[in-house]
Amino acid sequence: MAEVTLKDVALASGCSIATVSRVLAGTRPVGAETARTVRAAAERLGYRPNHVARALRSRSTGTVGLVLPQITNPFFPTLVRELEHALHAEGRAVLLADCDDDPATEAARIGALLARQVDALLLIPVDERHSREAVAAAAAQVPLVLLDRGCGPGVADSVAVDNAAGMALVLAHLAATGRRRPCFIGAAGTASAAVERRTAYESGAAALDPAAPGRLALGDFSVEWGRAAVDRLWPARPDAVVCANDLIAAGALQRLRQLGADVPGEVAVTGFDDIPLAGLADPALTTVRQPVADLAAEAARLLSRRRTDGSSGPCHTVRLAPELVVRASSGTAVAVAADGPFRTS
Amino acid sequence: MAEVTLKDVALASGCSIATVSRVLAGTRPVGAETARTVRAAAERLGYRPNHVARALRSRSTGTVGLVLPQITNPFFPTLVRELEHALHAEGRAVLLADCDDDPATEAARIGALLARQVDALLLIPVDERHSREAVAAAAAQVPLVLLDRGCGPGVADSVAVDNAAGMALVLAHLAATGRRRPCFIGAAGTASAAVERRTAYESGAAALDPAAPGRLALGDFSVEWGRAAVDRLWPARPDAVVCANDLIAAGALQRLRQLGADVPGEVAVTGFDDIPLAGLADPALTTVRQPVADLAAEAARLLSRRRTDGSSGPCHTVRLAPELVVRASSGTAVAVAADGPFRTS
DNA sequence: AAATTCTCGGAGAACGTTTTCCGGCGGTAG
DNA sequence: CTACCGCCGGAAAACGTTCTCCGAGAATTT
Repeated sequence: MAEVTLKDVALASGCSIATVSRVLAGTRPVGAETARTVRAAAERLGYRPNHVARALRSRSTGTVGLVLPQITNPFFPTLVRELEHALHAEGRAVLLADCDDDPATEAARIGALLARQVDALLLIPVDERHSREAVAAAAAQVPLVLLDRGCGPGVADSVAVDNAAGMALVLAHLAATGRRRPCFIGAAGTASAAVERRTAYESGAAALDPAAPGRLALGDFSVEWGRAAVDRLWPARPDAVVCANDLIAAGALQRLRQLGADVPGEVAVTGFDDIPLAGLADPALTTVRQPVADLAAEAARLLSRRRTDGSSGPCHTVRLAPELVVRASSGTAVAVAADGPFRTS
Repeated sequence: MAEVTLKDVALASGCSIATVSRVLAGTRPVGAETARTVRAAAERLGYRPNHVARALRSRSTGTVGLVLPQITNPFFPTLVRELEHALHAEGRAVLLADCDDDPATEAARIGALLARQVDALLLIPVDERHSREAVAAAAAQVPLVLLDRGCGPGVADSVAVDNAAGMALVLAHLAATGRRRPCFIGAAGTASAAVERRTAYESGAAALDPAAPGRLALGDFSVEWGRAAVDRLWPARPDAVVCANDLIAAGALQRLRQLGADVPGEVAVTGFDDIPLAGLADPALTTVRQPVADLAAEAARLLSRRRTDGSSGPCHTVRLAPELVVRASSGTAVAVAADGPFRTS
């Protein structure tokens, strides 16, 4: 049926297998007349090259492994989509691996992908520390680009958003709209996004209020934690709740509303990532948009560079600038009687 | 480095390539002593089988293509996750293809996957009609299972939730909680989920109110449409807004709140799918949960059955029972003065 | 005109498996 | 003792490419 091979085309066109391969792959110049004959025969028989055989011989599968902690994390789908498009545009296929947020399965998945001879790996590490070993081992075998989160210095190429810049945008916006008592709900742990966003808050918030860097609560990147953290921080009556990601912000928003707080009049809430949920929250969430398409394009670029330059060079780390998306949750503040004379324009 | 082949193991263990292959693959019984020697040598050298060569010879790549309309559709990530796990558990890898909701790219992606000799395809069709041709062609070449949405009768095996049953659960719940004037916001078009949910509403709602089947608005499966549809239906003062999916419901909820409607007191809102957003909406959304893990398991089962039974048998269609998740958005109704004497227990 | 290069095509060796076929060896039956 | 069968192991043929040689003829140089 669909079993047309080079041999068949060769037979039908009256020349050798080698010639057919050369014509179809364009590997080496071939007489114009012969080329036409071959192409005609191939077309007529409906020849489809066998990628497996090609991969075996040329030691390249044209396949990239994409490993991520949890596809259900709402930030990832758009990233996956962009990556898939970028890679498909280069004629590469994407082998997907979901790690269940567990470093052990992550290591297993990486191993499985390497066994399938992927040409390269795109990887969002589960954990800065616990992923390190497996990632380093993999990076020694194929080009590997880390996405969104780092994994220790010098392990592999990496591309991520500039978290510090994003947090700075948020704080500048809050300052410009008259907020003076920010607090921060972040994530504990050593994950690079957690650390960078946290420290950026600490160093940036001091400009608004010397006490601000101290007003923070650290948990994880979940809605539940956002809710819980509000209970801890709200008694101090901040006029802005800066959250380390949108999920936390969604939880915070929910809890604040339950507590009867007026958002954004009494207190502003901001997120990070601009997941689809952000625009749907009520009030819609002011947040920092990651340049997802650029991240994907840059990752693809790093991969092909690694392929040509050889895998030995120094590690490149790319940081892309985020964009502030102002929505209702940080809108006009009302004058607050109790804690200070602040109001907005 | 990682270039240990069967030949090396054969050399190191002093027997032939064939024997090594047999021991490691367990294809044929082999002397106990020899087997031990071979296994030891393989272990010592760190032999990793080459999947590409294996695929070439055995005409099976151990790879399944997963084609979906848009990974960013919030219902898909959890499904993808379950499918990935189910397939990985069988030792198969998942080749992901995102179609951008476009039948043309869908056809292209299917072609690319077939060219890469996937063993089978898991496919969520973009469109009932426009996907038909490409799907049928693909189904002729490899085992293919349709997921979530159908694609015309007799085209391929398919597994989906029982949409009619889900809608019936919703209507029964609304009836039980005293709602008597439901309306429906659905999606136009021929997609099976759209049609089934719509007709299930039409036939089920008549029991509550003879006029109910007529109160419906059809658009697409988006938040925007949910918002817009409320503007059309709200003037009729329904006491329940039944939505064809959670995105529509989220939009409806948002708009109803803007209009000052009391949910759930004055009007209940229900969704379908139970995407993560549903639990986060305010009020939390009553919806129909799809048995995602079961869908994935069933799809995997159908695939392996196709593989063994040969690809010629009749098409199996599996429908799984959904589950009603009652949350705040359909909670206790208040007595409504205007339109009737209805109240709840 | 002879020598050299250039161009185009073919034969065949890889790539790393799986699998078919075959041969030797021990045991059992005739 | 011979014949046959079952078991285990090896040699080698696939699988469908790509790519390296090689050679024959044409084109170019000396």
